[in-house]
Amino acid sequence: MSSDGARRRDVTVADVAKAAQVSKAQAARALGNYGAVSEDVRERVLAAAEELDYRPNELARSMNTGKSHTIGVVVGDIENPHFGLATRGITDTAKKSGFNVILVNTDENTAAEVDAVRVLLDKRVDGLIVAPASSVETQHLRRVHDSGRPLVLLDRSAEGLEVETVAVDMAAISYESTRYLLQTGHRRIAFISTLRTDAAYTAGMRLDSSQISDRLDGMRRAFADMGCAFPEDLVRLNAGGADSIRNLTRDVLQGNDAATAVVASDGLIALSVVEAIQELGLAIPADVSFLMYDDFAWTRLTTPPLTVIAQPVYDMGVAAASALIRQIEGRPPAAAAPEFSATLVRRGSVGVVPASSGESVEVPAL
Amino acid sequence: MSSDGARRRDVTVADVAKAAQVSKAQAARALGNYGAVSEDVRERVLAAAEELDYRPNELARSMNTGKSHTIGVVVGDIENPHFGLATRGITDTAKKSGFNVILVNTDENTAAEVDAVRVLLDKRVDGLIVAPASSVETQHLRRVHDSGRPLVLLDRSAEGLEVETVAVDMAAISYESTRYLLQTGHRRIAFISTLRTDAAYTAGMRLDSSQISDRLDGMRRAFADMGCAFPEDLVRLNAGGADSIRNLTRDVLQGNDAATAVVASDGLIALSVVEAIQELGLAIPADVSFLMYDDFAWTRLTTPPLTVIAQPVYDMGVAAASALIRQIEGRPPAAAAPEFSATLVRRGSVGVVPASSGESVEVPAL
DNA sequence: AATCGATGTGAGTCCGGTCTCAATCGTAGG
DNA sequence: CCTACGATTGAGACCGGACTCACATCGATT
Repeated sequence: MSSDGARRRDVTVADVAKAAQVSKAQAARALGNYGAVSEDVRERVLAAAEELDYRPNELARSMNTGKSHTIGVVVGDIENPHFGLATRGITDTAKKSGFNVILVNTDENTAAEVDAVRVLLDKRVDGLIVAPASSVETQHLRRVHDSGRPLVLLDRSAEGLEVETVAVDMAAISYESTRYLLQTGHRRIAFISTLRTDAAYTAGMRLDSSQISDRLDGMRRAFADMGCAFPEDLVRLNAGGADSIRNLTRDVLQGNDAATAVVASDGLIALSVVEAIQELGLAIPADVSFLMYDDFAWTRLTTPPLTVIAQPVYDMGVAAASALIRQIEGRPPAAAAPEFSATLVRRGSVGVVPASSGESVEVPAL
Repeated sequence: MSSDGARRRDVTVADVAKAAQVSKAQAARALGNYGAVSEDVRERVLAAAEELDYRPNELARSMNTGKSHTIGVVVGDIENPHFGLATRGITDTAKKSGFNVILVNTDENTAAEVDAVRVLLDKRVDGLIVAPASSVETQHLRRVHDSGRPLVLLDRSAEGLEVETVAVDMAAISYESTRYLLQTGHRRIAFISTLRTDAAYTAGMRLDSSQISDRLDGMRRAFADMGCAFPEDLVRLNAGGADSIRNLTRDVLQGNDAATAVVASDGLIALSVVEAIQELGLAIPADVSFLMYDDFAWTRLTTPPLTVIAQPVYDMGVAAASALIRQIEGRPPAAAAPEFSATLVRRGSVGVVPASSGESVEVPAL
């Protein structure tokens, strides 16, 4: 064994002080780089610290500075590349400012989120970035805000919470992409999401997620502007795992009045939807058109490459972390809060409606 | 404003004690649930705590228990779904045992890793899970081990470090899959990895990554068993970003003695490799065969679906966290350490060698 | 030479918990 | 009625740093 196998107590400032023959206060000053310390003392202390392999106890330090230099990040699912990328943006930015990140997964479960927030607060993180599972149940977030610790929301907003929120304008991009589908001739457009709800989707129902809510609003508006009725029956929420998504997909694509286009709410859902379409023996875009949220690299590899709604996910992670750290350090908000917008990337998965399905529609001029 | 806007000091045991008219010690006991406390006192204290909305300061608690109930996770890149999934396994498991996870990204940079480990140690994490960027530079890891804090390695081992390591037998699966390619007639097999090296690959050179090293060993052995010379010139390391990978791919696929099969070292690389192949106008598997490490859902969506080497990534994350927590809690190792093995999932991206390229080889019976 | 401000320095307090220890209380055993 | 032992309880030390405060030191000022 290289060093003494026994669990030796950690080296503290007191130990260093003794070795350097100075008071604990002086050693602390030299080590912590504050206050007045003579060159002589500083050298002796630093040498002793080096010799003893002293390492400061950040816990103790945090305790009386009140700053832990740690931020908490609460997301629904890191396994989802969307959050993976956002997290990357957050950690990169945090590191640059000397902050660490405690990551908690909630499985999009509000109870878990409440718990996560509490634990993180107990650990005295300096601030929180949360992608709230629910835009409605937000008492726990309000409590964070009340406790005086900065909070930044990611992707989703929270009702009645005046908190900096980093998200794209979902209604706008949803409107734009729906309009695109409508102009390509689609009227039967399905929307599949894992958002959990108590009842089946109906007009004006209050959804737990501002993000999904905004998307549906955008779709509705596009249909309305086009003078078409919005196909509520094709909005499928509560999609669970892969099997559930496949079933839902089969469901909307079969029968008399089947969907001619499917919109997947995120990359994970998209995988199962496309798989289901392939299993059904349908071709994209000849038989069904397909559109998905999030632009992952693999969407370019399929045949045809998929038309997607690209979101600046990494940059949003960066922005969220920057905003949080700014608040933590008490700096004023930047002159202009950055606005993020998604873009529709037209690749090959959206095509004209197959002649066989439904009445022929007149495609209006753009 | 719901509560007083001013930054009120956090409520402490002392405050609760005062409110409950008991000593600080008694309040602490009731709250911390230790020692002897009469029913009467307990109730008064709990009521007061509830009333004041008391929340324990985990920092303070950690400081004198010496346990932070936090584990550090150091990976190369969370953006890579491989680590995303592993991290999910780790966090799920940690949460189950009441541990939190501090996540640090190193960009596969050893200096960053050294720093990350130091910071985490300073924060007094109870243990570390590291996917070491280098299997050679491991002094910092040795220091962790020496400090008495548990350490578990993920994916890659570290030279001369007797530490629990959760990884699959790369040499074995590499041997198996290379043999498969050889039996399909391939002799010119390229291997593309982002592993950074000082010089171009040559036989017996010492690589920084045990994982890549093992894979190449497996390939070599397969070639040797088959009585064929290993095509060292097709081992391409130091692939950087997407562009670099595309260039490398083009490179090995063009010229007189082009590769007939390409093996991508991970999912991220695979994306660029496949893209490059498509750009070259080559068809998989008619013109080029393709094999990749990691089985992501999207590999089933391409045409043809890709043949992959599937690793139980999530389970490995779970195993790493379990092992670490077991060590932290001082429990003895499980009777049998779980062995993880990868499996070759034959889908459609590996085919026979196109007639045009190279000498015809006799395919030996399996 | 007396005064003043700018360092240096050490003793000791504080952060918010945990934990030791001695004192107190109740009551069962003798 | 007295003693003893377990349950309670409060005072205070302690974890490892940061920071306040009072007390030197010392060259510079007038």
